[in-house]
Amino acid sequence: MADTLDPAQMRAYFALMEAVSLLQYAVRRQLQADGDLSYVQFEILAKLADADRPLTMTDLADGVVYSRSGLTHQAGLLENAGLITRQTSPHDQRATVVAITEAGRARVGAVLPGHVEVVRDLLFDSLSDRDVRTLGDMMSRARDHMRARPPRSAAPRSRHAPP
Amino acid sequence: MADTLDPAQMRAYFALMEAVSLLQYAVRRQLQADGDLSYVQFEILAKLADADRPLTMTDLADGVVYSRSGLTHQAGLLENAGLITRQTSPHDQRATVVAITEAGRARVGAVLPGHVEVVRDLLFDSLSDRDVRTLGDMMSRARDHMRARPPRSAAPRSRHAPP
DNA sequence: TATTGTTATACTCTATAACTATA
DNA sequence: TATAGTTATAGAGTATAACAATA
Repeated sequence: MADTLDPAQMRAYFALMEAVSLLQYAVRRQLQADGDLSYVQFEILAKLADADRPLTMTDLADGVVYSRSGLTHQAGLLENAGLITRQTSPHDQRATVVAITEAGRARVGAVLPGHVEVVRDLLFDSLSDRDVRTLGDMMSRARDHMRARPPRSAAPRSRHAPP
Repeated sequence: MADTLDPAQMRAYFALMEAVSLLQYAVRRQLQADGDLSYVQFEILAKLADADRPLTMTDLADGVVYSRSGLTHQAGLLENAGLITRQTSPHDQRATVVAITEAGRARVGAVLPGHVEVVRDLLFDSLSDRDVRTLGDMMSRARDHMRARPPRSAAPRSRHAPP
């Protein structure tokens, strides 16, 4: 178990991190400029629009990296902006049901063209169709692998649950 | 110039963003836990260690996404921690020369094994050698493309910044 | 005038922990 | 007891703009 990456791995790792950082930077600027949305807020709205039915906070948390309180905070901002609504679920009084409003859909619609344009211009412009399929395959695999493997990486101290 | 992405592109885009977000999250936690470093701080130290000679702030800014003031701030933190030194350049009185200290090298050394382990476990575990080469090629190309093509939002990130 | 870098400031994001309430 | 979610708080990161100094 060597504690280094081989040159090809180093190259791939740093290129990946740098390319995605640049992409994230551009995407964040576009979302902010065109729709006054952070990327997380866009993710929440896009998820609700895509699901096409109300989701609980827990549903939303799945697929988002952030903490629960962070999600609550962002949802609060979106609610104040009139882009989503939150209500206590009738079926489980503990749960909160989140729905996208018409204004929320409109906001997504307003932001999407510019978003797509940025992604196409910055990322896909330099990739062939074959590259795109390959990239999709690899990243889907990697994502599933990471999701299946909770990052105990950060806590080498205890394999046991926190206090 | 349709204002949508085709399904394969959508899949690749979202998988990429999600996978890298998960990776970034894990990497940040590891750097914080093992070395009390943010990712940017690690990048700065790694760059200095790799260059093996002092660099100016501008040198450091190249290849980093952040703003100048952000870089100054992070450099200040690293200097306070005794991991780098900053001095006015003898050749150009405007420039600041940044050098890594022994403590800085030690910190990188302390953090690197865990860092590499996280990246290998999370990312490369699910990729073949061939995948790694392909990924490196694609991301290097994409990175160069993005660097050559600043976002449409007219980002004055370079040194030639109009008002 | 252009470039290098810092400061001052303000704002956003995120995490931790404590808390309420339902199940 | 465990789960869903919120609140309170506190810290870190980042950007913008104004600034000083040098080229």
